[in-house]
Amino acid sequence: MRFAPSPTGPLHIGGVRTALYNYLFARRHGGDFILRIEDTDSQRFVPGAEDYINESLAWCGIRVDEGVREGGPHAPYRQSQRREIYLQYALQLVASGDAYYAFDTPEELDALRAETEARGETFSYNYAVRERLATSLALSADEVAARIDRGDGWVIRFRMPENEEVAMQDIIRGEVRVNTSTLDDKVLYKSADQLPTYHLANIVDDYLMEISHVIRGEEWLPSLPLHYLLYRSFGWSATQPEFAHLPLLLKPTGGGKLSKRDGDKMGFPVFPLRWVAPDGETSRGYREDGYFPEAFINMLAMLGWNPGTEQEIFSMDKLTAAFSLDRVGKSGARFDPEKARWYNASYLHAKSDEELGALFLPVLREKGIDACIFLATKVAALIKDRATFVGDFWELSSYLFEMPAGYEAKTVEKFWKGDNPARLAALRSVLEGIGDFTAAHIDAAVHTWIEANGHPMGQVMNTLRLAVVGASKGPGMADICELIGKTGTLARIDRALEVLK
RNA sequence: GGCCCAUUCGUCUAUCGGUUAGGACGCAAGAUUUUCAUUCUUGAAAGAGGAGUUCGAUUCUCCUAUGGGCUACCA
Repeated sequence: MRFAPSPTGPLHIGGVRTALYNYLFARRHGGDFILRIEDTDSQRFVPGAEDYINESLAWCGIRVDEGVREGGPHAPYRQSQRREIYLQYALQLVASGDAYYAFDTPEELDALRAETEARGETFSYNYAVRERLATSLALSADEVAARIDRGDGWVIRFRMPENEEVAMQDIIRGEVRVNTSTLDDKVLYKSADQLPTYHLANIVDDYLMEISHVIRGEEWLPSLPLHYLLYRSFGWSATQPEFAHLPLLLKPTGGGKLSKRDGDKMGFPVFPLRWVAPDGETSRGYREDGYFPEAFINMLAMLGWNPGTEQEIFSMDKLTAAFSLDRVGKSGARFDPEKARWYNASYLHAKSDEELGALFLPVLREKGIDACIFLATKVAALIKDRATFVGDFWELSSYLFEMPAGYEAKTVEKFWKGDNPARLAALRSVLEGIGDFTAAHIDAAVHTWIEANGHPMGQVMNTLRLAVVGASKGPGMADICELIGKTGTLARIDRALEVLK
């Protein structure tokens, strides 16, 4: 299997899903997963994009068997470093008559296109025009040679057959048929940068790298007949890979496929990692937004694939064991940021307190809290059910470390009335009298006092909560008091008594 | 415009001719709880439309509609 991105920018989540499916399929069937960099477009190359791709896959837990960094028997894995390979294959097709030289300049083609469209027709570089234009099909062999020697720009185009039905097999869609007359003579190789186009490089490399299955986005389906024909022209049909074209990922609302702008507009990342473009423009990433890679991968895997059971949570190993192409859907999947959040929350809730404490500790330190791992773990245990991200922890627990800055008006209105302030003052003495200030003891003492005096539990506890937390939220009061400690708890009660009156 | 692909609750999806059309997210209600969450229970919510084929179509075929992709010397 291979994942073959083009380093023209950051990988977006659709690309990550394609990589993931390739990876899962390879692992499922004991194959190798190759990362090939398709940098045949010298114009659109973006510095940093290749590193970004590597880093993204690594963060996702997608391990590359062969690639630029890993090396391997099919090296090199960057197409720009394989450039000398492609020309001979292009020439082979010219020799066999399946391709030809074309000398049209881009300007001439633009003019031709404009002219045709002015007549209300659509221009197609195909059987209808190739023998009337400056091509090796129309020119004499001498003139072709002379033009090349002279240094004229040229490209090699595939000679698309006329009126032939190409029957193709797609693993996801079944048979697809296309008549070649609706297709055009695609450029395979360009002299300007001495590089092949996608189509040639892709077929040649998939052949040389012994790719058995190609899983790619649906946007490639229209090129499939060309690719079939290329395999046939090279005589490689018997060993050509099987194809599976994945449905596209769509915007959460409105029409069209997911794009970079959607994330910016709608407040969710479309990239796995933060991306800083060469011009300084930055786009947020799932990693920086606080998503766990396992949750991110799980969410992506379920976008277009399902196990056929009602299971929703899958580790990478479980995905590997369960994945199959025949359970990949045919229609585009709308991306749902809410579901992504739910996945993260599920993974977060399933993590151990120790692991979450370790993740929380640096956050506390950054806030200037002199906490240890035991405290961080204790706090994490208390609040994790309320969080979607580790990044929520501070907001959910800051009152454990700092005096409440103020008191929530609604809660004050609801509980700071009647006998409640007086009861709080009495409760203060009860708390002060507790020797071993642990949650169990606090609970016992408070409950005994409440029962002995016939106080309304809800009123007492919520008033205490108001005083200590400042709002109507958080874990059990005994746990909170223990964490804050006797001195701190009493200080907060005094403060509330004084401020609220 | 041409070619290709797709179409089940708002969203992701199950169903491989006969089902009370199932699950998940989100939403609503209830239970639990000292609050907020979590958790649990329940509820609302779907086969684009029209022709066929068939004893019977969400499922098969065709047409229409809608959505999407491609249509570069980009991938």
